[in-house]
Amino acid sequence: MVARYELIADELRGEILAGAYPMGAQLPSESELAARFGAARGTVRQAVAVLAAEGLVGSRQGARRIVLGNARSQSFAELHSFAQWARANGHRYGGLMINQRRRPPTPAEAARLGPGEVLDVLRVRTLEDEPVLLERTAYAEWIAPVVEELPPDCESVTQALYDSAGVVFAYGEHLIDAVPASAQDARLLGVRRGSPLLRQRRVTTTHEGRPVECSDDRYRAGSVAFSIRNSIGANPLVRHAGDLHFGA
Amino acid sequence: MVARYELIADELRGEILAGAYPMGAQLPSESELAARFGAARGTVRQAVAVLAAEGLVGSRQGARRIVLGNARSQSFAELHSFAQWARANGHRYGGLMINQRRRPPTPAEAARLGPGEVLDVLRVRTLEDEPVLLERTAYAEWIAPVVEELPPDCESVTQALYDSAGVVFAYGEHLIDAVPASAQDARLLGVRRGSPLLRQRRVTTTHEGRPVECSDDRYRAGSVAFSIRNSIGANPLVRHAGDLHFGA
DNA sequence: GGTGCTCGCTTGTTTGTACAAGTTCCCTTA
DNA sequence: TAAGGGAACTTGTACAAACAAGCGAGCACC
Repeated sequence: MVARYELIADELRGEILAGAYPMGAQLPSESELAARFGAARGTVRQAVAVLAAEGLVGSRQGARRIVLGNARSQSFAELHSFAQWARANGHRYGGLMINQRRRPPTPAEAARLGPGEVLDVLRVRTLEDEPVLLERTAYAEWIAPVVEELPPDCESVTQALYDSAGVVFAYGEHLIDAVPASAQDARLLGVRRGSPLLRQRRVTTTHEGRPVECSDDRYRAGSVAFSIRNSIGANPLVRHAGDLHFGA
Repeated sequence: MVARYELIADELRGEILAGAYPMGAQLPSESELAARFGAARGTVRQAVAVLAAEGLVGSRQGARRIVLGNARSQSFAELHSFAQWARANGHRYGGLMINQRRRPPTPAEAARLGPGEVLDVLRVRTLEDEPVLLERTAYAEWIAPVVEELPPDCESVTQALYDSAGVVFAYGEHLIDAVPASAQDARLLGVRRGSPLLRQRRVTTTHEGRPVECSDDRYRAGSVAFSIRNSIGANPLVRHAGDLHFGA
């Protein structure tokens, strides 16, 4: 069952992306939209709130909503899963497990995943047949047996975990910064040691709040960028000073 | 006039941050909260939606809301203004204008700011007396006269533009990636050439959608990290392949 | 003992109404 | 001509009511 406001949001989004409303143009008023879709104003409000959250439109009390952009932003899954992102964007992609072993957690990992042993997995991901991403992931003990059963060239771990164990990634926290390539990074990504890498450290939990994984992903410079749209009303991206947040 | 749902959100946020609800705990139901605050369920819903957007709580249909974290996230202004961010976080900070000149816009800038000349400003920002950030900002022609009047050691450009011209930054788009330091970057930030920098390219507009500036900010590695919390319901951060999005 | 089902609780969606607050534009007035 | 004052319009907030959909616990049954 798809909600009505989602359908309305989809239709409006489609029109915006198709260019029916050029950038800076005004959207019809809520009343007009309500009449057009035969829905209550509250429902239309929810629909445009979706578009505002996506950064497509802006709103101010008293004035009509304006169109801010015409590029679509991706889904949650595409931020957590390299494979789902690459597929949705029409890229050729692959992956290979390099190394996998159980070990005791670091203090930082224990704080996030719990006290048990972690499963440490090192994977290389390719985009257009070029290695672009190095994933160093620590899986919580409860999910480790499932991960160990995956084939080394598993294309989408997220998908595989859902298929075989019903695990859904629902919440995540991400820290993004830049680091120089270590010797191992350099060898596996085919860059010089010390060259810039875009690092994304993340912790992922299920919808019950149970921690699943804790990962350190490093992208080759120039291969990938993160994008965010925000407005004065709400913004989720935050700066942190130094390394004080994630521990060693 | 502060909205009721904001007050309720503030109170609940305060309790969460104070540790009244430990991580993973359940929040009271909407009905209970409605009774407690003497408000309608819809109003309470708006309040908890605020907390959910901040990543503090998660919700699933059928189950009570759970507490996901207990750290506050910052405001929009703190993402756009280095000074406001640094001040809010209790850092010692400063800034110095290195260079400022008018020039014709690049094609990418013309597409974002309009066809007029741009004011190109190069600034160095310091944190705890160390240079950590290099800002290369192109201001749109309509705001250039105001920017030119600012003192070279202006601490907060955002604040100054608001005070002297009433300009409010309301919407922004940001692209984050990693680049090697150029010769100029290296000299001004005191790092080796080619060492990793965290780059944030952004376009900012007023609440009417009028573009104000277009900037290329480079942070020294290790000095600053960006953080984001997201959930399966909504996430604003997106990956982009290569440099295809911002132009040269 | 374990499996499956039902029932109550909780969140999600939708409609309707009313008023508050801010914007835009026109029209009056000095 | 320029400043000021509305009036109409539009978004924001709040309340009330009803039903849909998902979750979890407890119960009955095998």
